[in-house]
Amino acid sequence: MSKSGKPAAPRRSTYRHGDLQRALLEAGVALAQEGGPAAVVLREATRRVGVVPNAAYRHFKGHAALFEAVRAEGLARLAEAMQREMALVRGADAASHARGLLSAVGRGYLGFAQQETGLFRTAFASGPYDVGRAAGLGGAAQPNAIDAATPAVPRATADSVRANPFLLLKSALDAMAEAGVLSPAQRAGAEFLAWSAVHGMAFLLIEGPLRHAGQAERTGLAERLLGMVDLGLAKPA
Amino acid sequence: MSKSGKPAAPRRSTYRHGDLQRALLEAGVALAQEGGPAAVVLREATRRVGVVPNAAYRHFKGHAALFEAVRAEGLARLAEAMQREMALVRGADAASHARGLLSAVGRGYLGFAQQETGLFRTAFASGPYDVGRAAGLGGAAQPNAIDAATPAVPRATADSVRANPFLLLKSALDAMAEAGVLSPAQRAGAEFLAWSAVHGMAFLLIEGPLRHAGQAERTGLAERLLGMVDLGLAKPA
DNA sequence: TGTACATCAGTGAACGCGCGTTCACTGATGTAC
DNA sequence: TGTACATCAGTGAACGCGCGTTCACTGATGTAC
Repeated sequence: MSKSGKPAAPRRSTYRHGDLQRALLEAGVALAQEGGPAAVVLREATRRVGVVPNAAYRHFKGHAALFEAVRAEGLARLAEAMQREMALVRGADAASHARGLLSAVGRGYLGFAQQETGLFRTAFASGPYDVGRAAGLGGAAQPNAIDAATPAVPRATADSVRANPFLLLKSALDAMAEAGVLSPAQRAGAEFLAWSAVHGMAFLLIEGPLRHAGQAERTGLAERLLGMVDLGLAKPA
Repeated sequence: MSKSGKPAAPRRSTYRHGDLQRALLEAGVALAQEGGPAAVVLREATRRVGVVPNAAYRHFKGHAALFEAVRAEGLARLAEAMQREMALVRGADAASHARGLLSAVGRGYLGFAQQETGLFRTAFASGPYDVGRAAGLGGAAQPNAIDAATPAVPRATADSVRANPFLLLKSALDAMAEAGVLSPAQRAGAEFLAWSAVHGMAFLLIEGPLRHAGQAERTGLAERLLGMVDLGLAKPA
């Protein structure tokens, strides 16, 4: 990973950086994109930003806090990819629209996993970085982080509230239930069934036996998987 | 991670160890069971066996070789868990028996993931295995879990040929096709659909939002997932 | 408008850590005679 | 049966590595007067 012997660091003209916190986060995201969770290295992030390693401690409590921020960013971008697919859905009636939404959720998830593999893997990484796992998904509060949870890193762009992948999945299933596609019993816990199928295929595509598959095979299998979920969820109880 | 200050190492009475290779592999497996892939540390394995670190190099080319041996062992044990479930299947006719086999494959997979979490995670680990070793040390191509199924370290025990999880899955699907449950078109690539669903649920159960779920909820969702696959695979083309 | 001053973001130097890996060695073991 | 010897599994010591993290500092910036 970019073994900057010495000169790589871009020099600042000003003493103060301006927005080091954001710059470090973006460097961390870039590292995650390039090399996955293990590549999110505090020292390397500061190196890229052109700052001394301990400067990071003015903005993050430590490596874990930086890592959490990167993960949150990855999760938010995943949600955005899902929303983009959901916006494309057209349905003749409420039922088919709702079913289209669920497929769109899965399509967005799988597309992001393939186009942003490193960030995707970081978002769902486990291991030493176990603290505050799946903060936006499981509902567990994340400790740590000098700069708290929600307002930690404000978006430069307009939307201050970013979407949550799990909630998008839930909304699609709720629409299906509302349209009568799923009975209440079928609706209950369905997020875990749908999520399982899609997440597992992401794994197969990224690091499993499908990692060398061609584009046609990938999309073909993905659509079949989404079909399997669509059909299998409405299984006659 | 067992920080043996000094005295923990069990002393040998003999100069030669006897079967250091096997002992190191078993220590590696124990480490994987306790702490997942990142815990498979060459020095710690030698420490546990009571041998000096570089002694490992008589039996393994390096850390990566030891890690691969541990992964192969994990994969073999996963296959054994699947076989145990498959042996329990009884079916009125060929079709229901074949469908039972597929569910058994999934059940064995999910059971192993939950009972042998560390080993399971190690078997399917990707990327740089250790955060400490980080991204910079990459270099060599990363072997894959499934197609590296040929054991680098031969079994000392009787059964020299151990089962392969992927082949067990295929055999169940083949039985379904033979029994007419799946059309040839439905059979093609079905292993990836079934595997996706089951692997994804393993993730949810291990490190995802279901990691704190109770036993009843776990088995309930697992069975619903297997039902979804059973129904969804035979989707009318 | 100019000046004194407090703030605190970034610096410079240094740690300890455990890791994987290398080298030259040594001495228990099995084998050849 | 005893003895010489080659083998090679395990030793002992040492590396360099990059990491996260700490400490005391410094000097550009914004503010109060």
